[in-house]
Amino acid sequence: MAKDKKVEQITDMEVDFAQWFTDVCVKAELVDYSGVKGLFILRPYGYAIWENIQSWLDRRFKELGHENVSMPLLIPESLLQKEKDHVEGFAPECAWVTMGGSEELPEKLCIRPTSETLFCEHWSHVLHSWRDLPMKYNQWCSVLRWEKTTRPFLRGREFLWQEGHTLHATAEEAIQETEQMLEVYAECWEKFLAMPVVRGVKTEKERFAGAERTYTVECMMHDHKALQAGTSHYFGDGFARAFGISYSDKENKQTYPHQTSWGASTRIIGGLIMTHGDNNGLVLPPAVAPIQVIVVPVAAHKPGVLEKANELLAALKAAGIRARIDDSDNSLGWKCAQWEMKGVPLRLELGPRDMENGQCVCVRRDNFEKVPVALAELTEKVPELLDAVQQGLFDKAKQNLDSHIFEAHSLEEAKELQEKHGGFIKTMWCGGLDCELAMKEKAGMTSRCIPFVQEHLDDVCPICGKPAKHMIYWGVAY
RNA sequence: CGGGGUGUGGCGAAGUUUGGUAUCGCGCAUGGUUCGGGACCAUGAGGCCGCGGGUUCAAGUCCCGCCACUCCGACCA
Repeated sequence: MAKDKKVEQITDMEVDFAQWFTDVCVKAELVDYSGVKGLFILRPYGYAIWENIQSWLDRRFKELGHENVSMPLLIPESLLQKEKDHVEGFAPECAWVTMGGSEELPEKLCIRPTSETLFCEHWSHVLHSWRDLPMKYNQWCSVLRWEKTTRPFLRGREFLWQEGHTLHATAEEAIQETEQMLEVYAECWEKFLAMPVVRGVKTEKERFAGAERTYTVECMMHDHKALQAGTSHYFGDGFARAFGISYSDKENKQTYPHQTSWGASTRIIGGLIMTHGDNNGLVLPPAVAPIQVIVVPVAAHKPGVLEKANELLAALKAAGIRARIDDSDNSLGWKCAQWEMKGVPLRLELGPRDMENGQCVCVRRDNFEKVPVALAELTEKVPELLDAVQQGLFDKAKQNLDSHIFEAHSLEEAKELQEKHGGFIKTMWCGGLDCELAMKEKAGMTSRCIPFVQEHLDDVCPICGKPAKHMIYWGVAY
């Protein structure tokens, strides 16, 4: 089909992946640029996706006993500086408020890049007894990090996220929390967003500033680059000591609690786009899609068509399906292209011929398969089709992930594999920073994670030849 | 922050070399004909030419500065 490429065209991802991504973001009406670099407008359709992710996670967080709070936007400089590693990690990208009205402030205030310090300060006031533990807080907010280069969803200076912060009596309990929350992300991405993940631990180099251990879920994009899709940190009692957070334990001894934090951001929407999208635009898994079914009446001027289409719409809605009708007077082709671009999982066409046959035609966004559905079975079949699309997208993404994990036994081989195929390159690793730096220097890859699921590939680290401690995944990351 | 590219109605561009009345396509509005994969006709609205200086009788065009977007690096979710 020779398409009119004049206006609503999306660059093919094979031609220019980055441009394809930007095109999808803009043309599917997810974002718009604002007047300030790195600050993006989430349009209704884009925000609706975030709201769906948000409500899935929020419900799960609450099921697990977390409470939502709201912390201030601004952090006094002195507070930010209390934990040394943390401030060193974030100082380079802080933005500061220095004026109040026309007066210069006595102390400059950092616009939060993350809220650990605020939570710590607060906890130092309110934690008194072992009976107060655990404290499991979460907040939904936006944060600001003065990035050099920015892209919609993937790297904004301001971005929406959630940050969970918890305090526990023991290290074991805190570590369990950290692992549990990582699993919540993994479950949400895999089940809800149909994005398969690799779960693992970050190396010391890639660890969050101030953390003792950082867990991560890593996803693979269409272009075989990696996306860190959610992280969960165990802090030990380092922050508690730095901020003077202590409590009386059962023996009335002043004790420092163990702390965690974990976060996921709108960046995951960038991941969603780059995992499922195609050259026709966005492709959304039904679970997260703001519109799951778009009803398109064909030849809507013919008697009865529009009425019947609205009837179907009402039936779908009554069955709990997020459905909408496109009764605009645009041509059929235009409508098809438009809703494909916006990634709606299922298009339901109903025309006079269908009505004669007592059916409609469902078209799957993931594979364009056309499925005739008897009107009498509509509310049974549509959910089945939506499930099939969800599963189809996951399977395709899993296939992309599995077929792009390669094993290497030397730095040279790792480099070649990365250049040739992209993806994750797995090798053994001695645990040394020098080898990590060498991989970055010579092969352009960073360590993605030390996967929970380990394999024994060699006895020694292929980079330095010393005894190997772990199997590790390398990749080029967003 | 270093290097490249780009900024002209909502979108995509021509015009810049050689200064001289703001152009085209799409979209948008109204009316009509259409309608099973990006339809067509007619009429119409819409522009501080990214921003600020400068040169000139005259600047979208030349000069200086700045900003934004974008790509490639370094930094990062």
